[in-house]
Amino acid sequence: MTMSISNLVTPLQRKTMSLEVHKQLRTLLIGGRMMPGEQISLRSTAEALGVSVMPVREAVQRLVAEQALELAPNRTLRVPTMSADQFREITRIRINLEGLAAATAALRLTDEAIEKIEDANADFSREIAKVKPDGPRLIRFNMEFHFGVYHGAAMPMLLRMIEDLWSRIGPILNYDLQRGSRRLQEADLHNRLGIW
Amino acid sequence: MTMSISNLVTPLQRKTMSLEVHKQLRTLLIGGRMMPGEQISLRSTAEALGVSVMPVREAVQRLVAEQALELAPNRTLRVPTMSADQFREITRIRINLEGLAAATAALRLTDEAIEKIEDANADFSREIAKVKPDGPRLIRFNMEFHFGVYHGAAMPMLLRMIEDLWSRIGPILNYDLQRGSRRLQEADLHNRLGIW
DNA sequence: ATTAAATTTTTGTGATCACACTTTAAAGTT
DNA sequence: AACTTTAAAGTGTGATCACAAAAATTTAAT
Repeated sequence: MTMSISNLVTPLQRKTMSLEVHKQLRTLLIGGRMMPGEQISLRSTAEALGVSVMPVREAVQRLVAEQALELAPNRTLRVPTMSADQFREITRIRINLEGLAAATAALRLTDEAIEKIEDANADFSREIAKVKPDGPRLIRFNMEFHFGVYHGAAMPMLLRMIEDLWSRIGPILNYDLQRGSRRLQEADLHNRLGIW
Repeated sequence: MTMSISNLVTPLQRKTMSLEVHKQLRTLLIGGRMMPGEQISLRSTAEALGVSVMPVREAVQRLVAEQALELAPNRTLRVPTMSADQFREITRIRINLEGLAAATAALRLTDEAIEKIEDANADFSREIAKVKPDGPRLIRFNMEFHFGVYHGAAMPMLLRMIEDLWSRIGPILNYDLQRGSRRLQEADLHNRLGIW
């Protein structure tokens, strides 16, 4: 195995306000804190974040590229809505990509990583057993579980693509949950991971 | 089948300079007209396109989100280079996604679409049979062939993801080709499509 | 002729202004 | 009271300026 300096250091990350804004908005979306169809205003969010509109513009532009936000022809910026067909298409893509990630992770997961995943699953099960489970917490534990697995695949580009997909279905899942869906509750599928 | 107004009209597209700039840069990248590692300057490209830096900034921001361009910590903007590992990872992802697209297309392709694909393949074969095949033309015909298939899957989001992947390997393939690679020439695999 | 220091140029980033367009609120009209 | 018209406020988009940091160039020194 070749050992060079590039194996010993981790490259620095660029640090700008745009990136910070992007991260915050993305967290809101992927955590389902924004409703599908909800409108966003550049100036409002800029003011809320205490910056000028410029960083927000760039962050939004990225989110639009990731299809986590939508820029309508009337120049209104909003969280995308999704038809049933579109949701099905995303689901098919997710099955493929997340399947690939899981299969790869199965070959590469370390013991520590497995432990973290089991912890997340335990948190999840405990929360879901409550008489009145907390929606946001459920979503978070579910995320930790899934991405614990996907992270173990050691395929950073794939991970990024899966994250993008989740930021697009995040608002939908949240909307669902607020309407009283039991989608997540039926998922004790998590426990069946690794029984083979 | 439900028939509503939404089946009869196609939604308008927003038309801005940013989008136009993005399209042009993307075409350059996906067509392999920019070298990996090549540096881009906002002001230069803005001047070359006859616009201010603003539209270029937004377009670039989108391309960075698509990972078709890269913004280094030293604030330099360049076409990403790629390690062998990264190329392998992209290839695995491509096999999954393009496989999904092809499989779906196989169920949905119309006769006209099939004809177009065969035409592209014929063009490709003809070009490759020449003593001195034209690189850019080969790349174009290869693209028409592949995306003819993927388009037939009628999965617009998947198509978009595959396009993004291609815009990322475009520069690599071009670099390869200019160094005299015969990668594309060994691919008469195209003819084996649909023999089952 | 080489290296070091100083200067100029060029870079992306953030802020601000102007503009066309849309949406909302108000005023006017029948 | 219901509708139309007008005015106001808010929207994303594009251009321009200011700034710090990096890169390239020039100058100075050994």
